[in-house]
Amino acid sequence: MLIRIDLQSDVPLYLQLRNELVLAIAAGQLLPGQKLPSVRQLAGQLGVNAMTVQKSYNLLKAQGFVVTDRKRGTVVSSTPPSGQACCAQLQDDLALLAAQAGIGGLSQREFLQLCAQCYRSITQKPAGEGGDTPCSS
Amino acid sequence: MLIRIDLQSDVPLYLQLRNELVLAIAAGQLLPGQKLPSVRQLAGQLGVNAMTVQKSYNLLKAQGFVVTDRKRGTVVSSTPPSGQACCAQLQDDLALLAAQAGIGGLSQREFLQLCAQCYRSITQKPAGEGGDTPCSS
Amino acid sequence: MLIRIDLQSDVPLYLQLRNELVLAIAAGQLLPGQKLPSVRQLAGQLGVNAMTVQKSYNLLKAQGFVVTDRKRGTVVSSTPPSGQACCAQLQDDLALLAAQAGIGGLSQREFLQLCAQCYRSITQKPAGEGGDTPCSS
Amino acid sequence: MLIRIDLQSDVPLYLQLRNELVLAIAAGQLLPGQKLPSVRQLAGQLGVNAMTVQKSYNLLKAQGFVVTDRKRGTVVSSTPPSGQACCAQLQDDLALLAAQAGIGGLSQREFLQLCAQCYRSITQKPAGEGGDTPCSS
DNA sequence: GTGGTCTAGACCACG
DNA sequence: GTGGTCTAGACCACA
Repeated sequence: MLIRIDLQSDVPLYLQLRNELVLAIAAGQLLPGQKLPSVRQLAGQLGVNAMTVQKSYNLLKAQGFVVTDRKRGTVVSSTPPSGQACCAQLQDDLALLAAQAGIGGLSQREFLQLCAQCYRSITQKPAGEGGDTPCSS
Repeated sequence: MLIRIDLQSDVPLYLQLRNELVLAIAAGQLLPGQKLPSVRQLAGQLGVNAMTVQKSYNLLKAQGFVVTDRKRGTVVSSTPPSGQACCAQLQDDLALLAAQAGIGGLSQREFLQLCAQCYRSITQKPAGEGGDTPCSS
Repeated sequence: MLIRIDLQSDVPLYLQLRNELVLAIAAGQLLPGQKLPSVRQLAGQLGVNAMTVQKSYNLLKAQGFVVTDRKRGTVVSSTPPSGQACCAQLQDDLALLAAQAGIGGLSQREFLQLCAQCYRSITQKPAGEGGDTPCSS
Repeated sequence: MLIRIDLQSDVPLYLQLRNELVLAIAAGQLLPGQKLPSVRQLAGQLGVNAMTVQKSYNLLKAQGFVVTDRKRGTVVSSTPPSGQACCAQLQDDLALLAAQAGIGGLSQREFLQLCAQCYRSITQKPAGEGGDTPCSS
């Protein structure tokens, strides 16, 4: 599992890490029930502080993406947060992106193509990067 | 123009304001060339610090949504940032949302329905809220 | 005797086990003088480490709920810790729960109903779960 | 507002602090909408690390007892977590206490007296400690 | 001045 | 070896 974080980004490290892990779960690189790397292990691998990684794990736990099993450590939840439940939040975020796309001149059709492409690229990315040519509208 | 900010949100006020303004522009409530309220006026109306509003305006300017006209103050840009240009950022954000939707059990079809709904609700929201029943998959 | 532990709880396993055993004693499922299962047996049955069970037994012994009999192993104490003695601790714990109930809008009457219900459900639970409808205030 | 923490206790500092604050809210020493001391201020006053205090605040926030207002800092929530909602958890905790009381020889009547006393002492403690003689059954 | 983030290192509880 | 707790001190974002 390859995780990249950008020390220069204005997005907090723990959030970057959280996002990367969400992507990994969605991509099937981390299957339900599968164990995540230990806090220390991942911290060492990424060169960040253990507490930063722990904060990411805590956030993922609070959001229902992972659970901490007392015997096995942190594992991917088998009962992920329902998309229906998060719908309101999802909609607000999507609305903002749609607005920016609309201002940028993207028609609804183009925007939906982009959305479809993103959905596909997420759920079907086993490992390798690249391949698709985004924004080839 | 109705702008709502939530003092208890985890999103910074200046970002909330920036987002609301982007939505207003996309909705056509603020047309290209149209003048935004003055910093002080908006600050007073919203009950926030003028520096906060200023920061939002600066961000919008840096992102190309508005321009500063010597005579008229801050006006909506007539040459908005191209959706193509922002594509990379847009894609990353969309990917994360798509991932969460996927984990939440939403199929691509359901996700796209949600996206379409958001796009429509943005560009066709002149004023009134409500009407649609989101997440009625 | 049915003991359930939750590997995903934030309560340590040994404490969960201790609590379950206390409940079993209160319910009369384990009578004074009666022998508890051996550490290894219970560990095997629950699928936890023997040291974890041992820790629970040690805790129960330290708290006076059980005693170690040279011949028979661990047995339920015939001289249980007096409610009077534990009163201070009991009160502190109750106070915290009462506080949360009060903040949550429960009147004293409702809170006492809940307490009564809990007391009854404990001492009268021979085996089967369910039946009562809690919080039907 | 007087807050005492015990460095020798096996209860984590952040939890002790959280509990003390819950008691203070229930006692009306902290009214809805009222501002809590700043993280640094309280940390300095208690002689603990700021992150420890912050952890308490975050926990209280996650549990709905307080909210962080972007203009005013951390304030007591005006929409506290419903006692009904937390009922299941409350019941489990109460059941364990009831069990210990039962084992200790307290009758239901005595237990309820204790509960009533705790409820009263919480909601009616303006400042001074002492006065009641607990366990005077 | 507020809370939020991050670090480096330590100790402990748990299993 | 795991996650959880705590510290002392630093820097930044926010208002």
